[in-house]
Amino acid sequence: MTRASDNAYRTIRHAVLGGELIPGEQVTEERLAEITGVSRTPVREAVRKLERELLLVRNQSNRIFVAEWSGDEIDEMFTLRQLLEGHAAKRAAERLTPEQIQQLEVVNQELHGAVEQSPPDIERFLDANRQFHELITRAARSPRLAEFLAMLVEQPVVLRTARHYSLEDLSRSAHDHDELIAAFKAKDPDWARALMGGHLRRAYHSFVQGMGGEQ
Amino acid sequence: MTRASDNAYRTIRHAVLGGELIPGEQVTEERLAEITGVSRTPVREAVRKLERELLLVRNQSNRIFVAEWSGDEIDEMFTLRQLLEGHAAKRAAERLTPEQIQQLEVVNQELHGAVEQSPPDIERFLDANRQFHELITRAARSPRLAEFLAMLVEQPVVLRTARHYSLEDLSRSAHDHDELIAAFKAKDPDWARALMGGHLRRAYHSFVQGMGGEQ
DNA sequence: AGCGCCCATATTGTATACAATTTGCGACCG
DNA sequence: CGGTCGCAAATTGTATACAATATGGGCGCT
Repeated sequence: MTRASDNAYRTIRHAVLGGELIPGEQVTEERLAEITGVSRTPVREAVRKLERELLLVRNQSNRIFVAEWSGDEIDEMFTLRQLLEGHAAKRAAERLTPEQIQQLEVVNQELHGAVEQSPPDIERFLDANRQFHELITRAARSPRLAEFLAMLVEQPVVLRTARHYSLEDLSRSAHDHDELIAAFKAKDPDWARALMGGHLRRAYHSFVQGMGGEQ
Repeated sequence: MTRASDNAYRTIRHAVLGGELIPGEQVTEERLAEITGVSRTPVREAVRKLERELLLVRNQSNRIFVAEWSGDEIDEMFTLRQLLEGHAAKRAAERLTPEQIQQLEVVNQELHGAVEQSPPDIERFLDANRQFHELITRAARSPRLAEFLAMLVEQPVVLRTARHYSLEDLSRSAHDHDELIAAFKAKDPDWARALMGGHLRRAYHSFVQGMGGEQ
């Protein structure tokens, strides 16, 4: 994707994730063109991409709206992610090189650092966490799987609520990652998959709890 | 999607599946515009959609080509489909209404009919088969899952080679469907998932065999 | 007052012209 | 003869004007 449409994509995405565009709100191509500073043509490309990622949706007559997420949809998203990322962990366990495992350790050091400082640095945590999962996805060497996961992770609900994670949630996450690395070193695909499944499933429950009445 | 870009999408898709556009060949937007009889603007939308379905791909400088499928990619596709459609079957087993089960039986009658006539009617078989799997996907009530599966099934390789299925392959498929219906009637999610997994895995092997040296 | 029809307006879809980028060829130099 | 530099052609990207379509509200009819 090229400069204008790529910028538009990033700007709109940022606006949705940052809450400047609120769920349920209608957004016209023209308004998005104003926000992004490019013409409607690249905006349309960006919108199509964001539709694919389910940040934007269309009504029956093709008008564009910021997506709203129901509890069921969040559940569905976590379930699919568990299924697919568990599969990714399994494949990664069969394919990770020693260098890649070392990269995981480095990233996980960073994640531990973010959790253990006081107060914990959520942004730093999220960044390290993302890198960790991306490394695993890449190591799985399955482009379509990677694409599907890209559509599932870093969705707005996840990002908006990560800030509610408790210190214990963060510590558990860091510990899960330690265990995952152990499974990778042991080259045990089933162990890796089981750990990843549990890791994501717990994340889901922390998430639901953290949300409380919000949204 | 609206008329022009939708027509373009269907026309290009048809050309790729029908072999008029051959794998590896470069296609320019302009040429596609000629073929489809619309301007480049809707062609671009259609191309983006076909990229998403992996029928078209771009090189590093955004030129468009008809996708080629390697053995590894076909394997990957079947594996993901097994994972996701197994999950769909499990969910369907928990949710199918008696009416929906009856619909499955009707469609499967049709499929049996296509297999047992002489010679077997492949088109009729494929159509009934598609309907059968779609009913299950719909019954799973998971829109994202349905979307992912839509990206995986009916890919060109599958369509092009279904014609090579042997009579035995077809009979096995029909029989698998019978068993799936039994699992649904028993409301046994694990059974349904296991059957669907085996069904698709065997389809993969029939497929690899049927291909032989082709492609 | 309620209902439905119709038109003004808002919004998305398409065509076309032009801009930016990439490619491939050919001339020029070592 | 080989390479590399640059320019023309091919291709994709963007802006803009116009076309098609959907929506909502007002007006008249009953």
